[in-house]
Amino acid sequence: MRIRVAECTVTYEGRLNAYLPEATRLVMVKADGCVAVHADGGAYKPLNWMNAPNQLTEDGDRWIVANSKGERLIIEFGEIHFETAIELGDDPGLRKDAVEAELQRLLAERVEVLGDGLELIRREYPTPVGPVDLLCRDATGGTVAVEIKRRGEIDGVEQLTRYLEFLNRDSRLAPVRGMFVAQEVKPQARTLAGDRGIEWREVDYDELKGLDSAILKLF
Amino acid sequence: MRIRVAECTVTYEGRLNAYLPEATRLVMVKADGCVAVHADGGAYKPLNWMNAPNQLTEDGDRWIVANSKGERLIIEFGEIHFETAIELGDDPGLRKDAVEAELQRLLAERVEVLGDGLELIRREYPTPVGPVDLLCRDATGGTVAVEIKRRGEIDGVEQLTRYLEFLNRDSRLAPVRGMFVAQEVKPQARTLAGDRGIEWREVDYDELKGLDSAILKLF
DNA sequence: AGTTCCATGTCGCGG
DNA sequence: CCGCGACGTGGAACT
Repeated sequence: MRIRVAECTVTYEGRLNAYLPEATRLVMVKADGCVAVHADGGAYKPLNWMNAPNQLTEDGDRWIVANSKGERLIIEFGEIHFETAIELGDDPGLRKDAVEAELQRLLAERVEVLGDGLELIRREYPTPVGPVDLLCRDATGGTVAVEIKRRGEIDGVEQLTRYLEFLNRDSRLAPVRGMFVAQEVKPQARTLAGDRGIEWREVDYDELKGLDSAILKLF
Repeated sequence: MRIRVAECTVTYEGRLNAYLPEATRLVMVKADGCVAVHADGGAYKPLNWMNAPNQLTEDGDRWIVANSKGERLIIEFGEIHFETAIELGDDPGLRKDAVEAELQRLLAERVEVLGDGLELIRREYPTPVGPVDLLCRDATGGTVAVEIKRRGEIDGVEQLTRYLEFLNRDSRLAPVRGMFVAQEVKPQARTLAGDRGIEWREVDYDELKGLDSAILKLF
């Protein structure tokens, strides 16, 4: 990564035309070639930028960043206050535990919304191919494996199928039926689940959250 | 603006939960308090961030950035490779040219539509508080500062007023009168302009464009 | 590659 | 403060 703090004007010609009058700004060039011009405020979004892939041409105190779509970013530098270049290396990347984990928590506390008389055995019940989100017992004493997704797609059904295969080898649990739960279950996933004898169900996140906070207020 | 390049892990708890394993990253703190954690790739978007307004608490090698909505960003630093802080000052801001710049270009080529005998001195005439869209000379030798907006609102009049204040200190130009030009000048802006002795005028973009292409066809 | 949908979207306007 | 729409939306997943 290369960083330069300098007086500059910037012209962008592309999807629109834009111009930045002379001022002190930070120009960041990342290893992938993308260029961003930052002011000292205004959230994380740069004033102007050019995403990778692009071609950066340095012509004295003028940089021209162009891409194949004909967009151009032209930076004209005045006084340079500071400059450095540092190798950061690869980033392991962001791990998001978004709504899915929260959904799981909410449902674990209220498994009865998934079916009358359902009781939680445990969350993240381990199998050789990964943990099942929720393992429950139903009113008839049968076992229910619940897979929870934010958006229910085909691979989620496949995942649950693999869990069921292993869980059903355990004589203390078998027969285990599956339940596929998501905010939205896509048509293909519905079909596949039906075909595999797996029940699917859509849940409303906000409604569950409301239930949750209503309970919190009561006690 | 403060910049730190360092080993760090980052945790975000808010609209979702997210975690960044240890790696070398750039942490940028802008004058308005917003914090952004950048990797050396992935376009201009940071891996993690917290917008202003927020509260940054430094506790040794741990920074906690919290806002009033209960979102938290926790950065734990390891080795610090580099750090600096630089004052960038205010930014005049981006001038977008979807319509406004096109209007400016069209009017610059036909300033006489703004007044008989008007002649362009130059576009983007610089002042200490930003560039004036058009600086012109009128039939009597007086100077006219033109501010062009797509939609003429009160802040545009304020802007032009600031320009006039500085331009009138220049004895080679003074007295400079102002002209506020837009496709539509809002009532409040009309009133304020009148009060400040600033002439306002509405122009028809399509008509100007028609004039422009008509001229192009003639020659 | 084109298309559709999500996002800690961000940002600006209008009420 | 909140809803609504535009964005150089960017980015991922799917056809």
